[in-house]
Amino acid sequence: MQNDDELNLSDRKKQILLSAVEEYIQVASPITSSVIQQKIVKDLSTATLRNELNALEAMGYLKQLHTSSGRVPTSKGYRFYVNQMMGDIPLDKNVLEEIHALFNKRTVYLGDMVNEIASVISKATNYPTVVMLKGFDKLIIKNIKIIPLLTEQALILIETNSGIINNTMEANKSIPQQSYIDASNLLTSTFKDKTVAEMLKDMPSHKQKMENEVKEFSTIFDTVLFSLKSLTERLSQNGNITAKGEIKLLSIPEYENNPEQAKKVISVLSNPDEIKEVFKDSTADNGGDVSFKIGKEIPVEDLQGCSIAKADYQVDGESIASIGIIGPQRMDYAKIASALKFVVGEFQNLKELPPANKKEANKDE
Amino acid sequence: MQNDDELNLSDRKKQILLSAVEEYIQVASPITSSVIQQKIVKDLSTATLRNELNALEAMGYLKQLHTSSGRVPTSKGYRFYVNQMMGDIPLDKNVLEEIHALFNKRTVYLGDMVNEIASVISKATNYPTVVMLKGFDKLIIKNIKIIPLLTEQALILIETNSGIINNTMEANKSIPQQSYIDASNLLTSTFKDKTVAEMLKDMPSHKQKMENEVKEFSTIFDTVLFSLKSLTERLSQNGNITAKGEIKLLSIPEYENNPEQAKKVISVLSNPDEIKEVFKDSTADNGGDVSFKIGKEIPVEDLQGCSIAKADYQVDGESIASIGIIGPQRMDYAKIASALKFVVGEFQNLKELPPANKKEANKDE
DNA sequence: GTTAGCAGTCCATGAATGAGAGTGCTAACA
DNA sequence: TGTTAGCACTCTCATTCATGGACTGCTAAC
Repeated sequence: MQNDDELNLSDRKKQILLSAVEEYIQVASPITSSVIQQKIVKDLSTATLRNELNALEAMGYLKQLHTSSGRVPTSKGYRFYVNQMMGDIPLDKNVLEEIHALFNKRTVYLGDMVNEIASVISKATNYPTVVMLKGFDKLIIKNIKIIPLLTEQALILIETNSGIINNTMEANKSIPQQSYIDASNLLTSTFKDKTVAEMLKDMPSHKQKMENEVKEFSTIFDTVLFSLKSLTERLSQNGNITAKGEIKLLSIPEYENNPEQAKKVISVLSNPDEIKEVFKDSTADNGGDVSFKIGKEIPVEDLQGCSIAKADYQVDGESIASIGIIGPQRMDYAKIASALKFVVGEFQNLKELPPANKKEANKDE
Repeated sequence: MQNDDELNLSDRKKQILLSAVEEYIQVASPITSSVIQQKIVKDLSTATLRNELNALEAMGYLKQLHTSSGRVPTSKGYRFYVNQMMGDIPLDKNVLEEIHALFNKRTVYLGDMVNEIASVISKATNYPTVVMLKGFDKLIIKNIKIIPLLTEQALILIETNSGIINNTMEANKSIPQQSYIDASNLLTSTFKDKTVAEMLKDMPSHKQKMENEVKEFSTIFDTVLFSLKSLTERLSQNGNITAKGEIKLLSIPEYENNPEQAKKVISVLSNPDEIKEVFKDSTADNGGDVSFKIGKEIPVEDLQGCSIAKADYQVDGESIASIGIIGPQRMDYAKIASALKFVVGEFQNLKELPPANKKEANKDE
């Protein structure tokens, strides 16, 4: 149906509509016929433009806030703009470098990275940003270490193809260090190149065999399993979800004098379950990696004045992490799309790069 | 001078003043003579109370927003209230348990803990909360481990008397694992029971001796030192400062219809340098562990309508971490004081408890 | 020292007004 | 048929003004 409409649009109407949306995104105040004449279609009179605008309104791409106001895009208008918009806006070079540096610190804990990515993107786009580690248990195990601590606890450290996962577990002081080393090696050799999820699933069936190989493995086994289960539950169920930059909403014209509305949005952002609801299953438009939900397309009442953008980092068709941005419908779609694409690209590099980073080391000499 | 005034206050004036402040903290609207009569001093007429209020205003404890409004406390009025206020309000039991549980996970990384503490306190008090890890390098080293990873990096893990510090470092693959183990042991035996700061200071002078004991120590030494230096710089200079719950300001009457003001406060909170400025050197009032700066006592213009509370976690007279709460002058001082005291108490336990925690383990059976 | 009573002050609310900005429509023009 | 000038109309926004209500300050009496 969208195609039908688009076919009906004359080139002139398309031009007017697209530039009107673009202009509105920049200036945030309703677009009038005279603005269009001054900035865009200089060789037509305002009266003619009014006729065109009237037609576009009748088709549902634009609307007036009141009889004598200029026009603002409808959800349909934004959607048309997003579908047509091809050119990405290159990001600021400093921002690109900051993101790149972030991904270059490959040993970083996944939890930290989620925080940092959200911060950086929020800073780059000036919108609240959400990062969700969802299918992190689909990451591929490369190495497992159990490190006993001075307290009656130990650290489980799992190196994956995409960062480090860690958690603590109970550790009985009476078990000799060597048993932990043996257990680590056994776990590594058994589950290397499997996913965390597979490891959790398969561990019980390996129990008997493993117990024969490592002394005291039975005790270690139970605590490892318990610790990993609680970790994956914590991360997967409630999701490891971070929102950053909620406060930026307050500086956006739409919310500046409307703290009520801002509070509604922020309260959605402070509830992981709602975030999940908002960002679940969206399909990428435009053939790209970035999908948008615009206005009424969002399945949550309080957010229907907003738009959201989302990009997924996928491994073997499985989404490991999602990055979402939320803002007013009048958001800078082009800029956001290019920011998200860049970050997803960095994720991809992370996965594909050989595990060892050379250089960078001797820069302190 | 405060004492002079306090001596001049009749018991009745004291009672009126204290209850007026308390009432205002609860209801957030100016206190009138009739409110006082209805709720507090039932056996006096409003006219008499007006005389008393007038006197209190002349002494600078109360002020009117305009001629015919009720009265609100001045900074001096709040200060009097805080100095007199002895009774702490017990916190909600669930909150106590949540904080306690947080401290019980003793292996938690300090960085995470800062985040979590800020979140919990902000939730408990309903005010924005700041946690600053300042003199973390004064923590006492108990154990050092260097753990080589699959990438050309290694993890430095330092167990202290109060949590774990970790950072990554470059690691040369050509160095055998055993060298890292030896280096770890050497570092531990050399610096055990010293502070991180002392370790950094003394390392260079130990270099020669250490190089003799462990093969390839020279290379390891440099990267360890470099890594720790950059970690302490990151944590100490800019401070490891987290603010949480800034958004709660929007639900406080003082800011509800005044997003401008809220934005000013929030912008201070998003700047670590300003946070440090705001929370530096305050001395605890009231003989307790919690200090308040009230209104004009705050050395930052944009915050003079606010009050801040601060508590320090000290080790040997050295402040390791500070926890700060910011809110309107009309904040719930009693509740905040007891929240902060509780958290500092938990910090103290952390330090004093024997290193091994028993039990808690078998609750999954 | 306490109180009743009254005048005075200030805020908050809502109505009335006018200027300004844009549009829709009609009629004329190319 | 598409374009344009011109005018009437609509709606917002800011300002002004009047009214009611909530308190206080003060005075005079107890």
